[in-house]
Amino acid sequence: MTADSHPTTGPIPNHGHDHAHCIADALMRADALCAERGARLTALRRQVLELVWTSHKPRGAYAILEDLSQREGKATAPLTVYRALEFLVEQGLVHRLESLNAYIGCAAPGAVHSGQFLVCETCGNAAEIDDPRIRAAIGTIAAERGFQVSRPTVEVRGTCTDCQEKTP
Amino acid sequence: MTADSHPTTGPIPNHGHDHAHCIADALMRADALCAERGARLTALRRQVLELVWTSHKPRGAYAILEDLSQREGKATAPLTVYRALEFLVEQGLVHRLESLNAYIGCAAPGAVHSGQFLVCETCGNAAEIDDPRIRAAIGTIAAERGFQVSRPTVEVRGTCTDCQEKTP
DNA sequence: TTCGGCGATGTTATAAGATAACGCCATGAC
DNA sequence: GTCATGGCGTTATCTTATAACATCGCCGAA
Ligand SMILES: [Zn+2]
Ligand SMILES: [Zn+2]
Ligand SMILES: [Zn+2]
Ligand SMILES: [Zn+2]
Repeated sequence: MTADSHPTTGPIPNHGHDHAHCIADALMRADALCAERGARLTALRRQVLELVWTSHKPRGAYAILEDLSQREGKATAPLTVYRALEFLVEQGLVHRLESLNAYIGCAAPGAVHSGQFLVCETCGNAAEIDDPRIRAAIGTIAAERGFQVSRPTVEVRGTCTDCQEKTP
Repeated sequence: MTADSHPTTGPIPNHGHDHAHCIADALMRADALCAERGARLTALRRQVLELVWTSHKPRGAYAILEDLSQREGKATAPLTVYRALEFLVEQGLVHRLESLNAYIGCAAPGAVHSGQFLVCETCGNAAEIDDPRIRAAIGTIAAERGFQVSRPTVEVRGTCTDCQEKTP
């Protein structure tokens, strides 16, 4: 069993953590999941996934595009990145943050979860959470109103602990 | 209560309701609130608010822009609409739906609420809710993690009752 | 009343995010 | 090998949003 470097129950990762491990771990899990599902994690898609994992800040498609172009040494079209992102989102390896038009690596791919985020407006980091109380509350009110949920979006913007300490 | 009645208490207003009343009511409340606050609900801003209230479907800024241009009989710049929307959002008269890049009139301006929505992916209607359980759950987990909430976003996409009946 | 300040609006240009349409090519089944 | 599928490249275009700067008009102070 892999060490839980980034528990989904933890706070926003601090600057001191071993991020190379995050990346390696994410890629490894992606390989395993896609192999298991018969999904094709091509070199390009894997590359884009790695670039999404550049940090724990949500990244815009065009930021990823720039990095990709630089790595490849040639200009890449936006569509290339968008198609890769679409695949990664479908596979649950990446989430799209609606309120930021940006993408972030999933903290727990493969597991059932609904995609809830705490987004710090100061440092830009986003922590994925999967709070059963929020999930339950949404399920309850939806049921009460006869609303059939397909995709719940919870993006809580605010200030993380670190940034509160720095700017009191 | 008959099986095919259309309850006005449903999650999303049905097609038969008196929408002119919705609009008039929204404008009246906006007038009152802005007067109370000393905020300037100018003719332009009031016009944009009215256009946001065209229906209970979230509307894009450029759709509003088109309507506005048509009403004025002359082309209007996007910024004009965006500035009006910015004002209306600040005043809590309009909400922005992040997952749709669209705007919708607030159902309860003036009252404290966090902006939660049930969005039907079939008919496009959106119902504003303010479920205390969801609010509480978000508050709880934020407190547990030392995260200071400034703007919670909850947008639940799915299928409303009407659309479920039409397409079983 | 007139003046000055400030917020609202107009104008033009551009940034940022996303998709459409078409075709080539690699992969893998048969 | 042949063929079908799906991934990827290319070009163009669309939608959404903001920047920078000029002007207008309301309102209070002199
Ligand atoms: Zn990390
Ligand atoms: Zn932070
Ligand atoms: Zn109505
Ligand atoms: Zn519906």
